[in-house]
Amino acid sequence: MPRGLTRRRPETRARLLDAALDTFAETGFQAATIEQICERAGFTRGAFYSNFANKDELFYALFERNAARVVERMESVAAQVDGDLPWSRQIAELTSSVGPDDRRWFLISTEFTLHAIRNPAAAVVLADHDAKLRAAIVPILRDMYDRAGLAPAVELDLIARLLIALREGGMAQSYVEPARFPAGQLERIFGAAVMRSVAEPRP
Amino acid sequence: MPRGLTRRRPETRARLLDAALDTFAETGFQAATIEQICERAGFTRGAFYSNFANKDELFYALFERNAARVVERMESVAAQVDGDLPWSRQIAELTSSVGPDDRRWFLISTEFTLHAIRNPAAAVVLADHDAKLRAAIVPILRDMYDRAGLAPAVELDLIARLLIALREGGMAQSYVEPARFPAGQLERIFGAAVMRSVAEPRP
DNA sequence: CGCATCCAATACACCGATGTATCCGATACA
DNA sequence: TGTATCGGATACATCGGTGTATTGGATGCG
Repeated sequence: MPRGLTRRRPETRARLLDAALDTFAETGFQAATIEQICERAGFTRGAFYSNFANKDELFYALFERNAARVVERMESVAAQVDGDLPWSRQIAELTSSVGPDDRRWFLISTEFTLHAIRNPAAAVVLADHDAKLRAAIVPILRDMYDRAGLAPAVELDLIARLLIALREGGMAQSYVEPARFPAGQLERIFGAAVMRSVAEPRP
Repeated sequence: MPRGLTRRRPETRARLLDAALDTFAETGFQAATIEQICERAGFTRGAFYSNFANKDELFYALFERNAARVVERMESVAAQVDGDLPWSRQIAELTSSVGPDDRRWFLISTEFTLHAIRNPAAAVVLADHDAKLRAAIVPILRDMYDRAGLAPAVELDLIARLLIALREGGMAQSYVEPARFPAGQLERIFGAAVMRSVAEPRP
């Protein structure tokens, strides 16, 4: 559908993606209608079909755009974190800076995960993104252990997986009970402890 | 809607719920059609509307039935776990026995979580279930610390939250990359370590 | 400034899912 | 065994979303 390329096309694509982010977060991917999204973006369905083949393609595009942003953010944070802070603070900074309070992104990426579990093609996309994210985290962890004069007892990639699981699992609980269980609690309390628990003196 | 009550009604309800479990897991809740579910259960839509008001109500009923099963299972496991095993083994038994490999339940409960985050009424249902599940886990943890002559440095409920987050977050990664990252990995490697990391000598 | 291409708006045809109203066989109970 | 209620099947009306074909205005380019 998109053939040549003129200036405003990328802009309307961006506006459609922004609208999709809000709409999917509110309604869920499957229940969201194309018309809802267009309305929010200030277009009609004509604009949509001129930019995407169908709702699925939009979903992929949205995921990939925002997933890339998350990785970029993580990479830029890597440079800024103060290595002299206690581990628990460093971890808190890492996790909190990824998405300050991005409920919407949590909802959408989780829904994309479900989609990926059912759909091998999407699984590849998601696994690829996850790998990039861990690749951005690993050097930070390495640095933390180094500065502390410790060595990790398991692969750093696995520790990155752990921190991600902790965060995602914790967010789910937090968003269900925002009052009783504020976001970031788990990482803050257990993140550093678990890192220490798999460390040994450096050779 | 169900008024009086005769023998086969609960049976057809059960068959519909079973069919819904499979169908929601395959297709997702929102995309699943009532007719799909009825077909799989061997009924027509007439049977459905005689038992449920709409798809949402079915979803709630399904979640509540299976969530209750999970809690029962956890409670029965609590009695059977061998307290002399090393912690990592005990935790492995706990988590593995909840659902041997229940992809379907993971998909559905995750989708219900998303629903709950958007919908306060569902959030109450989910929070209630989560609390029951943790209540089943806590005495097991207490026993583990006691036998080891240790005392937890944070509330046991919080440690239960941690283990649940670890499991759910880990399952998401595992189901996306079943070959590269087998299920149960995270709990097995980190579960005991983190429990020890928040333990102190008993007074 | 004029022409060609691009892009979003409009209009239309189609389909599939929902929910309700009705019917008839099955089941409980006296 | 007769009868009243229950439970699932059938038939129908309706609605909302999708995707395509076409139009007209905007934009880039010589």
